[in-house]
Amino acid sequence: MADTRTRILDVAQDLIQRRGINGMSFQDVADAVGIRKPSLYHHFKNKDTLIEALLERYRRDFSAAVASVTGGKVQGRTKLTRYCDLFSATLEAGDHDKACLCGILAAEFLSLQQPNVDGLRAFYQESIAALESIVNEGVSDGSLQTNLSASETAELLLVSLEGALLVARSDGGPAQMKRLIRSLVASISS
Amino acid sequence: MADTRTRILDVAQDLIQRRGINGMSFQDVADAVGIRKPSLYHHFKNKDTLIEALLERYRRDFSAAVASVTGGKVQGRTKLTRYCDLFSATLEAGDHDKACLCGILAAEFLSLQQPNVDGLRAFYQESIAALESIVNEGVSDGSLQTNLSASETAELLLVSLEGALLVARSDGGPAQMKRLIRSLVASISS
DNA sequence: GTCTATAGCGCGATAGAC
DNA sequence: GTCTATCGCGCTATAGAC
Repeated sequence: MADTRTRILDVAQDLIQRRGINGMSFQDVADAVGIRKPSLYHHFKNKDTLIEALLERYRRDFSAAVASVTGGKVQGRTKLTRYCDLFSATLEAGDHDKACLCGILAAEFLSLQQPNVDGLRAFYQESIAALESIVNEGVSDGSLQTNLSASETAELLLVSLEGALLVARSDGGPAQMKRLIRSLVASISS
Repeated sequence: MADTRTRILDVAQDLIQRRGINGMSFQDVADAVGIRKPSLYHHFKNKDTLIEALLERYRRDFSAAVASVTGGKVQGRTKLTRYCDLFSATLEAGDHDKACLCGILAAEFLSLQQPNVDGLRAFYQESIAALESIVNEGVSDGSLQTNLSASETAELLLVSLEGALLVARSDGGPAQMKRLIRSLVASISS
């Protein structure tokens, strides 16, 4: 069993990805962890610092996942598909009701404290940078093509994935998400 | 001055597009309208029926705006740009902090009652249908091209616009939104 | 590190007068 | 159609014992 702090983060992240920041309460978290509400304050000063820790961990974990997906010696197009599958995996988990943490935070942007605004923007920048590398590789190896710059393409890919996850969760589910990713990759395939 | 019911809807929509459903309270609405909180219940039975009325009106208004944009005898690509500009206009209004109502509702999907789930899905279906017509026109008149079907392209355009609006509101603002739309239109231009 | 108890507030919603 | 008053609840957060 993981330590209490980690379990709190796990539960809080799950709740926010499903219900949002304003839909998640310390009572919900305490219940799911199996401790009393005031005990949470021993691990995190308040709700905003919990989200801060969550965002840091999320960025770290996501970067590691991206690295493992983009590391091998495969075509750029394959890497892009694997990258996109990180997003669809979120929706396929559990009850198919989880979105990207940062997509949720974007929707609740005006509820965010400054450190979390910065963390959210850093996530976008890191994601776009990773996608830009993938696009560049794909164009070089001939598996991808675009009439835009790599950075414009990367930016467009990220917002498309974020939008796709939110819409698919509300409507067509994992099947729609998979279809959207297929379309997205096909739209820049050579 | 519009009637009270209309003013309540105006204020509630503005608040939800900025703060979300769970970030908007009847107290906020009453304050902005200039009446007392219990007076709201004369016009709407509860919060969920207010959102229901809001969603109905939003779909009607959006359809009218789309019709006025797609009505003329111009190229498909021009119509697509004008359609996309409906989304960027949302971000450009006021303090640049408003997102698409339905993008916000998608993020708070698990807080929605069934009638509002249906209304949200209807918005997506109507939007995708409108985009599909535009894409078909553009392909016919030679101003747009895609290696996907018109319906796949339309679906992809919608989620890209929804994602773009949420990300641009959090990060790059109207300038990023405009750039994303330019990229989006360029990516399927002939 | 976790607990009981509680402060203090804002929420959605209702009763009933005018 | 709007008001005053209020109920009951859930929230974030703190005090202080163990």
